[in-house]
Amino acid sequence: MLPVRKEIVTRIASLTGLPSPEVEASLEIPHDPKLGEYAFPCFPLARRLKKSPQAIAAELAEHTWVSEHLERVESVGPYLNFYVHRSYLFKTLLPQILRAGPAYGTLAEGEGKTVLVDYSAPNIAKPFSVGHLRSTVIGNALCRLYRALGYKVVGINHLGDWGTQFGKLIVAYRRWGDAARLLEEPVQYLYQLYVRFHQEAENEPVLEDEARTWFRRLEKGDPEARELWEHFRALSLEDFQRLYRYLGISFDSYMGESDYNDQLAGTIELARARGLVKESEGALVADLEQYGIPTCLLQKKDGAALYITRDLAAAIYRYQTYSFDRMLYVVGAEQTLHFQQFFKLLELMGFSWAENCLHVPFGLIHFKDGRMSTRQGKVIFLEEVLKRAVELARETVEEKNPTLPDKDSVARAVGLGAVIFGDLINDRIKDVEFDWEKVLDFAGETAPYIQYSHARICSILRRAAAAEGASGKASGNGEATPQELALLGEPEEEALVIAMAHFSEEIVRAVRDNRPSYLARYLLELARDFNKFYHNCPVLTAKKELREGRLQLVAGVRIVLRNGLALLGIEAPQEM
RNA sequence: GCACCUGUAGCUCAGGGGAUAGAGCACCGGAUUCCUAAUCCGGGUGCCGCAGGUUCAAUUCCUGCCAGGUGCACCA
Repeated sequence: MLPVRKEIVTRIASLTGLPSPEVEASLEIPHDPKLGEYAFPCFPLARRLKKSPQAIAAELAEHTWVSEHLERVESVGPYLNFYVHRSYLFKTLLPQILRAGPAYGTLAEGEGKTVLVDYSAPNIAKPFSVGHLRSTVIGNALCRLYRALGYKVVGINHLGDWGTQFGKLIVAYRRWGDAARLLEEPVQYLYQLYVRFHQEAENEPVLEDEARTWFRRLEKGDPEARELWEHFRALSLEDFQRLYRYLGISFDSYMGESDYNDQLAGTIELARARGLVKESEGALVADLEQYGIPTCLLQKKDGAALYITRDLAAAIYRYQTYSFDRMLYVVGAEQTLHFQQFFKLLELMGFSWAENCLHVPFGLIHFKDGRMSTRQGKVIFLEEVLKRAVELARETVEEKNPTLPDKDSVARAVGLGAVIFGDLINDRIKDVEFDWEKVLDFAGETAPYIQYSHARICSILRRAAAAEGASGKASGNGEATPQELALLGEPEEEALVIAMAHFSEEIVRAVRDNRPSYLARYLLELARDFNKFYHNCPVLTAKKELREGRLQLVAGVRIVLRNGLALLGIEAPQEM
């Protein structure tokens, strides 16, 4: 409903003399539909005009507001409430939604701008746990949301394919490794070796030294170390890509930590040239105390670079390559300090674009009795979660809809949807307690609830099309006439068209705060509105003219639900 | 010790400085000769952690305190 919103903002600004952005910021959507579709609180004007907000609202309401969009404007106490023409919503906007189809909700406000999204970034040789799911799912949703606003988006998977853990893996593999088992399930097996290393290292501390030695050999290009590393990396990457394909996620770049090895020395020189580097206990550090940030380590005393140096090198490379307007790092909140140090260093190194780099943090996933730990083997593997969710969905489909064709792909969409949505529904900053019952719940505030609403609409439209033949409107031939649309007006119908009208505003809001949860909540509400409509307003058995109108209405809802779920990386099956 | 995040219904959580603080789960009851009951309807709850402050207005912003989580030099 952006044209309406703009019209209201412009009018209020010119009538009151308030700057548009200020009006825009205070314009709200009332909680009660009786109070209109938009509301403007007049309190801020009271002091300036030396009148009561009630009087100001009353005066503003006297102006001529009626337009193509606005039916009436009323003052209720200190508020100015805006009522959008029902005929505009039903007869103009609804057909627009149907014509736009998959494009409905998209905008062009990001046209010409490039956004980089760094997300997922699993560690080679460490299996995907439910902890990695958050970055992956949030990052993927953000990519899609930015694209919907017209931004050019580059999704980057900054693979954790370098670091001392490879020394450990090499040691473990040389001691206890089995080539055949490695080929069978690479990531799982490497992970077992990794856990075993930490167990054995408790009694045999020499292992740690050995691991450091092997990592140093790897860094120097030792052929044996190099060969093992490449082997581990290639096998793991294949494993990950299988998982991404399953989730329907793809990246524009897989450049990982190891790809910046030859730029690390230069990066440190760049920092040194700015006087940011000093030696301390044999290591290289950057002192940021004067900015209220703890000193950070750039290079270990053994000469090995640390990940902040890799991040610096990668950021510089990325700016040279993409000249991005914004770069997001979808990384856990426990790394907040790292990003403070990292961004401050970029700024001090003279890169003005550092201010366009943003850490998008999210909370930890933990168990009732404490946090997950890769080293201790206290994790839940994502594959297991997905498998169980899809299995349960499969059983549910079998029970509820035994004649459904292609049950497997429906079960996959529903099971994965439940897991993905469960991760996006809440504010990302909050910690999450992992709970099987909740993950495997398909009722209430879940993706299956939304998918079910969508499937019901599909079912209505399918039956309508079958009843009227292939030339009918429900088959996509022609639109309902204005006369037919004019019959819409039940409260349930109004709620739907109003909710649909707000779709792109929600996308804008989600992008503004990098919070996909806004969109997830919105879709839940739309689905709830639809289910109410479904129970109170029969479509197929309604009189012909009303039926045509309602068919168009639910076709619109279908578009918004489907487009919205797609933005979250969730499929909407036709039946379930 | 210092820094950051979180504290709202029994539980999990929404809540854009503004109108009467809302959902889901759980619990109880009801709805299917009718478009998929993965649905809908009804039933009831709140010192919005505590104390100050800013403001015409604070669950929302600021400060302090309390509780939980996370981080703070050779992991990422």
